[in-house]
Amino acid sequence: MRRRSTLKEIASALDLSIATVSRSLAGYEDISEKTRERVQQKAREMGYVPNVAGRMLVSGRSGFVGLVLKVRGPDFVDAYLGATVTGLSEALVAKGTDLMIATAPEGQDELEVLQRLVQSGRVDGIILTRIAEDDARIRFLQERNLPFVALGRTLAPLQPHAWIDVAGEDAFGEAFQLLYDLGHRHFGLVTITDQMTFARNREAGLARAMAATGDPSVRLTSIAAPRFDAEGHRRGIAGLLTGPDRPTAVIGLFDELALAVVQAASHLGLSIPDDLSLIGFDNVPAAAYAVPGLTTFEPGNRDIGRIAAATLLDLIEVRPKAPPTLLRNASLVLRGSHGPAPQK
Amino acid sequence: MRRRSTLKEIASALDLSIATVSRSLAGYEDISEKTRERVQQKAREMGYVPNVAGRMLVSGRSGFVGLVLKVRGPDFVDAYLGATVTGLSEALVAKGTDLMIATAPEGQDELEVLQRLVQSGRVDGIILTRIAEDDARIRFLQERNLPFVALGRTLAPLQPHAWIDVAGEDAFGEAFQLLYDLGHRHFGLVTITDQMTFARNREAGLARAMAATGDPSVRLTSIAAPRFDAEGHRRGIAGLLTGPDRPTAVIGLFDELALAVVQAASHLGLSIPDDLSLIGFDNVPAAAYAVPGLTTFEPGNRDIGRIAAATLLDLIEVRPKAPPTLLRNASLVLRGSHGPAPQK
DNA sequence: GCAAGTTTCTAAAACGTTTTAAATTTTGAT
DNA sequence: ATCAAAATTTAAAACGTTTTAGAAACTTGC
Repeated sequence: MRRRSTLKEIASALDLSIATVSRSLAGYEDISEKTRERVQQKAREMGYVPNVAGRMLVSGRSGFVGLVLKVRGPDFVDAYLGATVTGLSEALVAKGTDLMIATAPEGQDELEVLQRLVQSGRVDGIILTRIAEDDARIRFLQERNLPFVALGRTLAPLQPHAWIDVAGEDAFGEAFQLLYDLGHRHFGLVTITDQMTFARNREAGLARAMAATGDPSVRLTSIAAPRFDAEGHRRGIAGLLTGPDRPTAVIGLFDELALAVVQAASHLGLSIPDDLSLIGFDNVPAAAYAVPGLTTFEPGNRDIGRIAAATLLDLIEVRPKAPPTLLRNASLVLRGSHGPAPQK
Repeated sequence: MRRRSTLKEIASALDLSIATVSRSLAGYEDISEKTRERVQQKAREMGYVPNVAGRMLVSGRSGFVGLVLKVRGPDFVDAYLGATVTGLSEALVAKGTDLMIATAPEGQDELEVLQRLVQSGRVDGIILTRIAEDDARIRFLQERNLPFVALGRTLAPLQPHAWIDVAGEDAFGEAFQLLYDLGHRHFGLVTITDQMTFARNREAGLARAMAATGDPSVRLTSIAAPRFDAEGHRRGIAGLLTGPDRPTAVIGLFDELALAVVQAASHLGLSIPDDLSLIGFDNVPAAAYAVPGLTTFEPGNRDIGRIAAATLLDLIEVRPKAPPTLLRNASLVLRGSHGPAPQK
């Protein structure tokens, strides 16, 4: 095995001091052109790669940005995160920083993994996803004063911090309006019981849009189960779709739930969109595969990832007093799962 | 911000030497019970967390196992990798090692990212996925003598190394037999042109099983396109399924391709399984959602991840001369997408 | 030929840890 | 008490880097 070479080795090979070698490679001005060339040439030749540990020790910087992901079975990275991570990675690597994803297995608390990651000093900043209504991770990071960007908003009053989010409230308002204009009056919502901000925001947007019509014939039936309780959702959806007084239009909090509705409808012999209109959120790949294609919202997570990366690097560099925030709009992707309300 | 405490601070707080503190925390035998207690108590109190950089510098170990993932859009981690990463993460974290996932964005060469990761000394070992027929990454790691486990086999003759794989050849043989016994004689295969070992293995298994029947009426029509050329596959599948002489049973190299067949069949008005039987591989979540459910193989990737983690940790610890290898069987998951061959 | 200024280089300290070899303290036997 | 042995503690070096404060080597201008 070719051992890794060090500054010291380069120095003694060229009969220079370690300091000179270090500064040559760092491109300092007070090194003569000639020496700099010589050093860089030799470094290449010897395959020199700086030792991160040594560098970290003195600079206190790791050159990493961290992301903690909860892993659970095959869904460990869903489409939402996939696109986000892609964007993050692109933007970070372009700037010479690496994205490091630490994983929290099912049993393990995500906060605990985050704490380990941060306290061991392995990362210079953090990207936070899947923000809860009141998020302990944010409190922790603020206490440690480590730069971070939250992808999502909290509802609890916290110190201001950097965040980027998608305006789910507007999207759900738009979804409602689309369906209302198609004649639907009885709506179904499939949502989750978890204390996630995005759920509350989307629900609120839907409620607001409903109220704004002032139309007393508009009704909403919601069913909810915990995020990963697929069986609970299945039962809830089955209940929602059976009986004479069922909604003619259902909105899924996100595509996965909407796709569960597709499946339930198929079991029950309900045709989409003839008997039932359906709209989701996330625009996951499976939404395009579904038959008919699922009408949904594209949140632009890849862009969000890119923006978050740039924001975080800024934060690490300069630490401004007023942390940047950004609210973006999701765009409606029209496919075949929505249509006019069926005649009575 | 609460600054991080160091061994030195604990030492001076207790009026002990740094060495004693270090050894107390490491649980050495030659430290008196009393002192050890005192130190551990104080360390807890001061919220001491060892600095990785310092530790790395002297031990040469990072406490990380690395995985390089190519990211591309929302599919950055597909179901195959999702389950694998879950298993890896579970087993590693249980042993106090962290999994670090470095990302290679679309433009960037995966090998390059791997080299950076390894050469900077940030990882003690590597998990390699998506093995190519002749894999440059393996050559690189062997040259550097860094422990690694390949999830998949190469076809090129390389130095022996640790690997774990699923017997795709057997699975595809089994799929063929199942369909053959249902009366199918004209088979379709949707595969990829990429030089990936798993593709060649599965194809070979299918070919072998076909030949083993000795039945001259058995035929195979293959179509292939590059792995991520969805449009190419779409066209290929459309061609495969139109015309009077189309196969009655199609096997997808993996579920994603099989699901593309589902979609194409629906467009063409072919009923699955009445007109067309279909079998995939991977058992992705969408395979269960599909209507009808997709008959496929469960490769047990989560277990593979767990085993790979344990194997790699062993390798890092002891470096045996004969690297372990393991070939596992995938299990057939029967759903509704296969059935008897249609009558002529 | 020399002081002053400029350019180029370097010694040494620092970052936080582990470990080795040796020093110190305690214990037990006489 | 004393000494040897055992138990406990520690000084110092090492890991590889960056940076600070100077030192050394050149240029100028006279």
